[in-house]
Amino acid sequence: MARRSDSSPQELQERVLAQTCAMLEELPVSQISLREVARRAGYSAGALVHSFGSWNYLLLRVNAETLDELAAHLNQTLENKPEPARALHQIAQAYLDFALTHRNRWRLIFEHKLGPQEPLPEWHNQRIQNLFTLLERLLGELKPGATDKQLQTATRVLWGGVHGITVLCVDEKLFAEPDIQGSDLIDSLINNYLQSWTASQA
Amino acid sequence: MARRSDSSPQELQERVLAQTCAMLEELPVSQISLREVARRAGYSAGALVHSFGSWNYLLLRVNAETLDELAAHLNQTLENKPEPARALHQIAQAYLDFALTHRNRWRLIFEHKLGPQEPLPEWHNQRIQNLFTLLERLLGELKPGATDKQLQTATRVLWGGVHGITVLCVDEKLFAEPDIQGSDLIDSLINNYLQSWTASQA
DNA sequence: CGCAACAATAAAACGCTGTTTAATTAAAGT
DNA sequence: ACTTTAATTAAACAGCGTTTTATTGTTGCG
Repeated sequence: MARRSDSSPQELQERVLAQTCAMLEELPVSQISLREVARRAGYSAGALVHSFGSWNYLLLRVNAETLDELAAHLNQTLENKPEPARALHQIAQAYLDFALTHRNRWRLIFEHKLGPQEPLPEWHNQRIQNLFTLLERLLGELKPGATDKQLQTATRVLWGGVHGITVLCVDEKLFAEPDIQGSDLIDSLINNYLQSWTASQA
Repeated sequence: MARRSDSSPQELQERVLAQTCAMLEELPVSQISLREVARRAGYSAGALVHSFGSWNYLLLRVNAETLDELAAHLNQTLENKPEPARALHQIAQAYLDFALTHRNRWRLIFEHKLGPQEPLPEWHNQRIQNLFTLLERLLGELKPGATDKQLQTATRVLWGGVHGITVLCVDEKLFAEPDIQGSDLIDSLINNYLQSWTASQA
């Protein structure tokens, strides 16, 4: 068969990506296969490979969409221009919130690894860089005298810390009594870390 | 064929687990298959399934071994009885060190998920609990007046934070200039967090 | 308009996977 | 010694991602 009259190539991509995302709202990626996505989207398996390059690259496109949604979700918290410390809290909480709402898609961002022959496209790393830059700017406002190295360090400590706590929440590995919630942990991290960091010399 | 004269059932398990761990020192799980492990260990694929239950459970046993090694590695840092704050630093650095030395096995601990029909054995969660308890004890010594809830919170903030930074290091997602190392981030996290936490009231 | 070139898609083949089943045989129990 | 049990293999199975082959709709050109 050849090009179908009811679908253009980019319609295929849109439908397939939407179908994959929809399935990821209910199932982890380990329980989803290219063939199953193809069946539900109404295409053959080979068509998806032809269009995306491979199942791996298809998943990478899903990750790109998720990262864009995540960035939008985080930026939304900055709309009413909160002061820097408050902004950091809100961004972190939004990060946790997004991860808990879209667990499987969020996990996919970090679990997904390309083969050695498949280079990571530049636009992917760029998306992650952008998140860092946002945080670095906020921390800079919070402590104008800080050196570049101090800013980079603090940014990565906070981002790493928030990320780690979020991982534990998503995987339900907190092993704490139920009145201890991820949001409390994030608040504690940011409050205490910033308290000491902004006070230290320089 | 029946039981082989050159191998008892537990010899099979030992050889297979050792072979799997050995391969994980060089390759990520995604590039290792039950059949390949079986080939290299000199058994049939079915024999491994019969002995371990499934490929998933085999990997779970690998994780158990890794967790034991990790616990031993961490406890080793406490042998000369350092003061609590120093102990926390050393444990965290040992955690990072272990993860970087055995990347694929360490990743497997957190990436591995059992199917819905395969319950997590109790001994597995117990192993993780033990790590928490260790940290909680140290924090308790550091701030004797702290409530249980405060201790649980701080423990999980620190563990989550160290874990998150370690993840970024292992996956090379730090996006920082090369003179910023994971160990520096961990020091910064613990120093600043503890500084403020121990000083806060109660 | 007709026809060649192209590109999108399907269908089938391939080699791999983890698991299941059947058959075989060594060890253990009596 | 004979039965039973259990470990192991080999083969069969269904599913996977990918590759190849074949078909056919679309596009562009004379």
